[in-house]
Amino acid sequence: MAGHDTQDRPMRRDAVRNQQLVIEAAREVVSEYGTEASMELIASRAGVGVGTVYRRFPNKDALVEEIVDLMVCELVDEARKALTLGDGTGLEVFLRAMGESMSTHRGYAVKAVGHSKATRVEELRDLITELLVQAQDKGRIGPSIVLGDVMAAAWALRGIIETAGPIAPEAWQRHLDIQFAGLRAPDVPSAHAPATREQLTQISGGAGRTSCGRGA
Amino acid sequence: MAGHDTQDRPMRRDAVRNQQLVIEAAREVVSEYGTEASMELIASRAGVGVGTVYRRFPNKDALVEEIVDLMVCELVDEARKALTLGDGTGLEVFLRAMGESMSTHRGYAVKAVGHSKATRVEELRDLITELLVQAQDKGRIGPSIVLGDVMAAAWALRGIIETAGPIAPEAWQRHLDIQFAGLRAPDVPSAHAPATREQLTQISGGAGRTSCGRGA
DNA sequence: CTTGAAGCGGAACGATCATTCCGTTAAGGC
DNA sequence: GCCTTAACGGAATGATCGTTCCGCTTCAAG
Repeated sequence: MAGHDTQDRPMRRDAVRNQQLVIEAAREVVSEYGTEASMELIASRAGVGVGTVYRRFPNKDALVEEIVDLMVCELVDEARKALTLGDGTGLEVFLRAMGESMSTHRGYAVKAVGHSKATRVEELRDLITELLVQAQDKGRIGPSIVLGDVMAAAWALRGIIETAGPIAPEAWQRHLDIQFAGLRAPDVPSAHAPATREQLTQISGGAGRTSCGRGA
Repeated sequence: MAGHDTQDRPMRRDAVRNQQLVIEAAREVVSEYGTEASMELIASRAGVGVGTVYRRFPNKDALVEEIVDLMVCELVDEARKALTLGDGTGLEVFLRAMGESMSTHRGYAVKAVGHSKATRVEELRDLITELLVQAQDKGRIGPSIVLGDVMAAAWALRGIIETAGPIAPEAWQRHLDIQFAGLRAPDVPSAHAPATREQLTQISGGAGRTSCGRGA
């Protein structure tokens, strides 16, 4: 993805730099205005022409998928890091990191959390499952909680962040405090079914491969 | 709004019927496809031409505001009804009703819950406040919970419903079960601030007037 | 330094809407 | 039944935006 195109010949140096500028501009602009921000705006933010954007990305969807993928990769990193805590607080730490990330990338958080076809969501799901198991082992999360509940909490955060956004920037944190009080309870009687694994897969894909580009 | 236009002369019977058809079509179509559904689609669903839509609504925004307003009115009714329960369960009953409504009107729930300029949101806020006070009086909700927390719970529901939608239709109910477990706790330690009244007003307007058209 | 090709900018194209306009239709008061 | 006029349908208009195209520019291999 970085430095080489489809062929063996390395990309020209200016092309590499421009591609980076485009990706950064897209993150900024789409975070702020959502995926409906125009390609023109993204290009001008990057200081290049639209043609340059289309040289690296076949269309807008591909560009958006690229930045969604970056975001999910960062979340995967956070999840891995949280897992090493080992004391059962990892799940909470991760969810807070996810909230921060969704706040920063508000305009397209929906793509990462929801209907994204991005590769790698499955990897993230597995990591979250591990975090959940760890938290339950340490008694920090009730035994009746399942992955679907944690995902629902994440979707909930998006709803709050999208709505309250920068106006009440702590609202999602507080919601999470209260939610965790419920999640900790040894048994929450519920007549309602959480999302199953199959449903989670349906909601946010789980097909592709490739690994997150390591590094900063 | 119904039967009369700006002038004294009553609307023609076919015009009244068509306006109703347009509103119903808009609710259906926008619920399903979101506010980006085209006017053509709404018009054809209603069985009329676009021109007819524009005779009653100056533009698309006005039409959307109309259906948002209908939704909020229904929520106001639900809140009033819940308040008469008097046993402190009203808040929970209301939030479930709100979830159902947002599920039905998924495509524009965001307008009702969030950045809507719809009149009447303030009335709804007042009713929710009453429901909260009542629930706290009866000991069903912890004393440290404020209106901002309830609103955040509503925004959270929207996030879940938009994401999981019809795929995991019970997910939001279960989230609410868990959330209520947290809300019931006598004290949830939180270092984070809930949304204040001012912030709530900023988030979802609160200026206009007029009353909900009574009746079915 | 030369030169071939990758890269670049941005005008042009085509599709998709929201909105307007106008010739035609049909309520409903008399 | 007649006639005025509100109401209707849908083609036309104009704006926006994704995408393509092409003549010019600039890198970098030799």
